[in-house]
Amino acid sequence: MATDPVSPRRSRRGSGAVTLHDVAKLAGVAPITASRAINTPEQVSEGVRKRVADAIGRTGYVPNILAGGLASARSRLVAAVVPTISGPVFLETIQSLTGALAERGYQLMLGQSGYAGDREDALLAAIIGRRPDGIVLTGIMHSAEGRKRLLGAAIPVVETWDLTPTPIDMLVGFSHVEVGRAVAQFLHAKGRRRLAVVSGNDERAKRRQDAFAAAARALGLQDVRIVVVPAPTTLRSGRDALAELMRTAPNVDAVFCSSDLLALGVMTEAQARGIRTPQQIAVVGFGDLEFAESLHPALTTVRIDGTAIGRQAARFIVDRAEGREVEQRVIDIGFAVVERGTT
Amino acid sequence: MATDPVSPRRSRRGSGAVTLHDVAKLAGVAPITASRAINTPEQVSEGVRKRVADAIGRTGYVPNILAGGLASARSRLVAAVVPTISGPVFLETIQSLTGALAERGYQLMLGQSGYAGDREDALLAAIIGRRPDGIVLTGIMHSAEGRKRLLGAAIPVVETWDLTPTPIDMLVGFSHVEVGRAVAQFLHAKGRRRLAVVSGNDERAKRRQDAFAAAARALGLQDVRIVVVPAPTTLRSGRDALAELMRTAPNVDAVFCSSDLLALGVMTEAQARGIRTPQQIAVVGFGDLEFAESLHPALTTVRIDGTAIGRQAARFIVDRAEGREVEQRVIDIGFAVVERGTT
DNA sequence: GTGAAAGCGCTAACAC
DNA sequence: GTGTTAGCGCTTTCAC
Repeated sequence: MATDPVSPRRSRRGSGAVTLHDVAKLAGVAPITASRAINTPEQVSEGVRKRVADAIGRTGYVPNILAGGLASARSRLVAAVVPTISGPVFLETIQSLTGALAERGYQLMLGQSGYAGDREDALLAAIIGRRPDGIVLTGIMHSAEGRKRLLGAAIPVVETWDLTPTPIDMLVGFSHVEVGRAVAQFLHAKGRRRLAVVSGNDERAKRRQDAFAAAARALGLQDVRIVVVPAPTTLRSGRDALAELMRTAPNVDAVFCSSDLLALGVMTEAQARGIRTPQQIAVVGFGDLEFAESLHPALTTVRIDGTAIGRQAARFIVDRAEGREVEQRVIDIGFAVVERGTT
Repeated sequence: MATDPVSPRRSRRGSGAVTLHDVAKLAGVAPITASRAINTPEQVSEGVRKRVADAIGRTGYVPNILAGGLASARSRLVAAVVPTISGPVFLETIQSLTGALAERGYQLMLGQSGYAGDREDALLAAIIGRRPDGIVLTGIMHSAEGRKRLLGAAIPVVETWDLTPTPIDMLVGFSHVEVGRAVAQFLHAKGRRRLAVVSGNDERAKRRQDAFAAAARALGLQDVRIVVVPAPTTLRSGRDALAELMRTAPNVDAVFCSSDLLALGVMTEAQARGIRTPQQIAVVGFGDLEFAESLHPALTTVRIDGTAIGRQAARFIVDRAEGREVEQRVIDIGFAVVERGTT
């Protein structure tokens, strides 16, 4: 049973998987016709459609999207970049993004840049190399170098969770400055006069914190106490931060935290020390994670509609990938201060 | 400046991006030599290496990994499937998986199956269509149909967070039965006699719960009270569950929760009702999320090393993708009952 | 409505 | 060490 000595060498052997070619042969049509039966069924006759469907069923054919993407210059892949997946803040966005893309036949590729942003360039190269149909940047500060590469790659980009004056391309976000200001005014209106901030060490949180402090000053309040903790924020750092505040400024009567987890930490530490919330100290979080409204007392926080951000980002990218022009490239999704028991 | 009427039609025009071809021409070598200079630099001469690097720098060339993948039948893409990204349990695994893969030049593609598992088949088709070099299944119960497709696709598969007697391929997990048993014994040893379980409605949690109940019976304890809540579990459902327990079995003295979030809910409700933890009721969680040890009192829970699971899954897949044989295909990562303040 | 030819950008296989 | 050739599996372009 030696191999046929006459046949020319098969210089490459395929992966062995069923290809469109096999399906077409089985259905008795040309490959391109089988392709049309799958992708644009309205272009082929009833009979062909049936035979191709039948052949697919019998062979278990699964189209090779890589090959299709190479031929059509559309990968149906969208990249999302987050600082870290463990920070629960962006989860809602990622989840809705994944879902909205999957509905339309796109898949999500996940990249973590780290808060430090050192791996960012390597990550960007890995992403661009896959020629995704779009890139969603989430809570990340990109370098000038990164911006240039992104622009050069001509891939649709959606920046999220922020409102920058000079977006790379498209943007779905909200104003961190407005958030800081709104919370300061809210606490002032509630009669709080000695404000503090506990903030993760990241760029956006810092902007909220600065706007918060500035607004407090404008309202005639004494200087806002500021405690900065490392990003990503944790319950532990919230506890530590309140402990520090109690040492350095025991008379503060309200704390604005840069995440709900941090707020939970502050509440936990307060409880452990017998400090009553909201009577002695008011707490405001940021994010409105699922647990916020179920805490005891329920947490006053800033609600960001992460699901809407993800959904809109998906729409932006799919529209562009499918050749539809996006008229409104910047969307301010807004935010809401949700008043609950801790204030 | 009309186009040359003699030249044959360029039947397709490329994406316009810089290709390996352009780099090779600029460096004065053949494309394959440029390819080698990039991928296996030890195979080319110093001079070529330099000229190619230079040409890349000047053109801003980014290799098209899709094309490379098609040619080499290696996509350098790994798919991960989770029920939902919002359930914090698997985050640690996903994070370490993403990181470990990125280090080795692989990218992660994320798919959400939903706890219902209805979208699972469509998701599987979308994944297989991209010919990933591996698939990591995380906390998901796949259908017989799904198993068949996975087997048929001949893609390395790592199942995680469980120990099944009949793995599809490779596996990194632990025994949920052992966990349930260990926690029951632990609580019994602590002197607790009236046990309850609050469990998310998913297959693995159910196995822990059943083993817990069986072990309690074996220890001569009265029947374990069981409250089942919908998956994914939330703080809210934990609160509701304790409320229900207090109605139906006010004398329980220990609750084993199927997630730390659920445990936090139980603790919150207990606090709201003035029930003291651990004096009146002991609480045990599952997962050992970051916040567990910082709660007040600190939460006794079951620690699963999600980072190790992700790291090992990455190693499994990269080994297989690079042709190394994996000798030990099933790894029991174990677990630990971490005793803290709530018991 | 269907098909033939060409090629997307890269690498495996085989020379030299 | 370097190059030639032939494809990977699909879709675009053009023709019938």
